[in-house]
Amino acid sequence: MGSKVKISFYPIDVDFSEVENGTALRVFGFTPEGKKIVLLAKGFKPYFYATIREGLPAEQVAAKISAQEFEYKGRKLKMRAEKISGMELKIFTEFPTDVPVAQDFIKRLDEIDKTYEFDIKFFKRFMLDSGILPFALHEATCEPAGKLGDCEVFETETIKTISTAVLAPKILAFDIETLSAGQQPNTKTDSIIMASFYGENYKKVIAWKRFNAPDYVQFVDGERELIEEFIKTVRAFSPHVLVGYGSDHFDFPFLRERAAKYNLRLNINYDGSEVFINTKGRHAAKTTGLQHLDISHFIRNIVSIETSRFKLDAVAKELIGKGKSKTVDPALISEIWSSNDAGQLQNLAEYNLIDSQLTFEIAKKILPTQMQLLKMLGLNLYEINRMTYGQLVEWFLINNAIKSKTRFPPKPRAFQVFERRKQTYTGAFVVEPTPGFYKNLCVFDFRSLYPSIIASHNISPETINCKCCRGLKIVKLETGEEFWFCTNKKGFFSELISDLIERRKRINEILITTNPQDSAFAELQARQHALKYIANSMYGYLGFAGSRWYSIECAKAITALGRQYIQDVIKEANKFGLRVIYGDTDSLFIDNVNKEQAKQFLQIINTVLPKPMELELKGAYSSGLFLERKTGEKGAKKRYALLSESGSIIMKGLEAVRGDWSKLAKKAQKKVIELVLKTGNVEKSAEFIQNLIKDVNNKKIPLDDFIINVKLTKDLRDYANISPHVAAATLANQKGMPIGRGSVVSYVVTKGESDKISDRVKLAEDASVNEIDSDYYIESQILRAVFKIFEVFGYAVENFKTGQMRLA
DNA sequence: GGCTCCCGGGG
DNA sequence: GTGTACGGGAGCC
Repeated sequence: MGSKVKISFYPIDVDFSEVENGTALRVFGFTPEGKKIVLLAKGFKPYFYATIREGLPAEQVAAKISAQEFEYKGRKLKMRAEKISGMELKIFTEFPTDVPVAQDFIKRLDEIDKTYEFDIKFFKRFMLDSGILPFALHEATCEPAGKLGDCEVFETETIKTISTAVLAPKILAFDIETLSAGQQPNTKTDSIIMASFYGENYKKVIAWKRFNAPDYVQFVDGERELIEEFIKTVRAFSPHVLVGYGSDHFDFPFLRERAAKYNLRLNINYDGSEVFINTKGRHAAKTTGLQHLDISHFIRNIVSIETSRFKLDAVAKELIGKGKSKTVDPALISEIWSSNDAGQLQNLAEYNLIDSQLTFEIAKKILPTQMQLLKMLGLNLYEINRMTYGQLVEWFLINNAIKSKTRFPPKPRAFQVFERRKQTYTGAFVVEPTPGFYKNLCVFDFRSLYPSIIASHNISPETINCKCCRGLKIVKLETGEEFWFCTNKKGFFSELISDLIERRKRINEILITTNPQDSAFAELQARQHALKYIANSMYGYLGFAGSRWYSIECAKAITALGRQYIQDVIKEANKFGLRVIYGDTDSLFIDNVNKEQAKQFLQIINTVLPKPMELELKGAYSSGLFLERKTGEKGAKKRYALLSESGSIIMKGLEAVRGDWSKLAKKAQKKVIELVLKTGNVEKSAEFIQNLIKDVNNKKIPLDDFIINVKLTKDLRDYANISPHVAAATLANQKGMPIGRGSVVSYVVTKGESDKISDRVKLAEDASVNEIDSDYYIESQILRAVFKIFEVFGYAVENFKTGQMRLA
């Protein structure tokens, strides 16, 4: 028996994992002195809840369950049931994996009514129950139990939270550069040539080719040494948070594959183990003892930004006001590397470093918000960073259910989700835009429309159509359905959302009088963002098929009230002499208006609106292009492009052209939108397209612009259909090129007899401009990328093909 | 019209 | 793993 010691520490990472003699909950962290430690938490048992049928004796049912034993996978599975209340049992199992099995057994018993809380991962259950808050000060009485990787190991029974103030984590951002022989880097054939790091007062680039370079560049002998140095750098810097941009699906998978080539272990984890890369579904790289955050997830899922693309350059420009290095074209990295040109190599090193720096600065900007979410939701930053809006609310609700000692409902089963998806309901009120070009636009929107509706009408799954308030304050739908909400009792959703709104309002009031340079400012800002994100997600969660708290009735009532409010505002706008050209849910686009008029209108409208509701000016734009909305019975998509006063273009729903299109199509779409917005003159765009078509017909376009790159996601023989890229890959194989799963095929479409494109593909390297099927590129690439825009102005694209530009 | 397959981010 | 991403568009069948 070792001696007990008391330890103060800051947790960083909690997981449930294999240890020497079985499995354990592990709490990784560091002491105030900066020592890395891991606590093995004992004495926390897996459990779930069950309610028994009315009138049955709880003790006897509990005793019966505790006496049960059944065979499962060659092992006797045991349970222990405890009476919690007259109706409720808490059922413990030996192992976490026993819970779903035991639950399945228990719910079938005659004595049991319902089961609860059986579908939450063990370490999450532990975190929420124990209240462990990463980056806050904790204390534990424990026994030393050796070493694990970089950490001292301790065994403990209980962990106590001393303070809920969270430390600012120590951040290290990283980025790698690779060669790319083909169109895209391939882990099998291309090596990693550089890696960069950026932290507080820290910058470093590792490269394995020597050139005259600034001090921050460290040279190594080769790729293997680069990877070794990469691992050493991370472990020596000892970040709490390791951030990358797109690192879940690019940097880490690439590092791992290349490390494997040299039989190296990618052991940057603080327990000495390798980075775990989940390859099922979307990739995710999980590190142990430190948090690896691919911040592109949080930007994409949670942070609302105006660029519809999530490339680092665009995101950085918007969030921190600067973009990537312009001195290097990523497509030319391989050339630069082989050129031995010191100037170019220096540029490359700087380019690599700047990517890390941008990632670091974006992380600095969003981490405070993530830390606030962490305080509200528990869990690890790893989970917080990758959450969608739905998960944000879900964990917020689960936390609050636990706090208020009510049981949270299970996730719906697949068939329930399927059934729910079949049900549709009337969504928001939409003023369909007349497609066209508009000038001097102002965008107005309701501040938190749905949250304030939920709060002010007490909307919640348990308050809707309650028995006690039938007939009071009815919301009536066009279908005749009627909804009302309890006036006697506050609902679970509405009470929580009222609190979120109230807290956010108070913070915003303080923010107004706080100096932005003040250290408190950033934290308050982060807090109000966290509150906003959660409040804004609550409505969607009620109508989301995968929701634990699904209530289509609530969702119906909320949208009905929303329609009422926006229609009222539109009426007021018309009275004021303003024309709404487009409106959706909570926002209105008005053209031919200056900011002065806009402000006057706001003042009038906000005195008329009922209390929590408020209309705001969201933005002003010099021009806008509205397209026909894509129609479909579900979720008509908005499509428009705006030109901001600063000259940047904002696009919504226009990104039809993606990576698997030719450059030709991408260029065409970009140019047309730009020309229309900046000149307002569609003739110019039409001329541009006609010239482009002429150039295609006259073979004046380089072959490069015709190439289509598509990745093979499986082995060739596994394809059911011979799609163009599969046909192209087959051609490559016939030539003896090793193209298989994971490689990118580059092909062009050539002229030929067959109707099928797949019969007419040719490998890009074997094709010439003369063979190009101009018709395919004109119709299926250029015109398909731009016809929506021309339709708006009454041009029929058929006319373009014959070279005559005419109105339809 | 249904099914299959790819995209995103990264170099 | 106290389990399974997602929605949209193009081309094949």
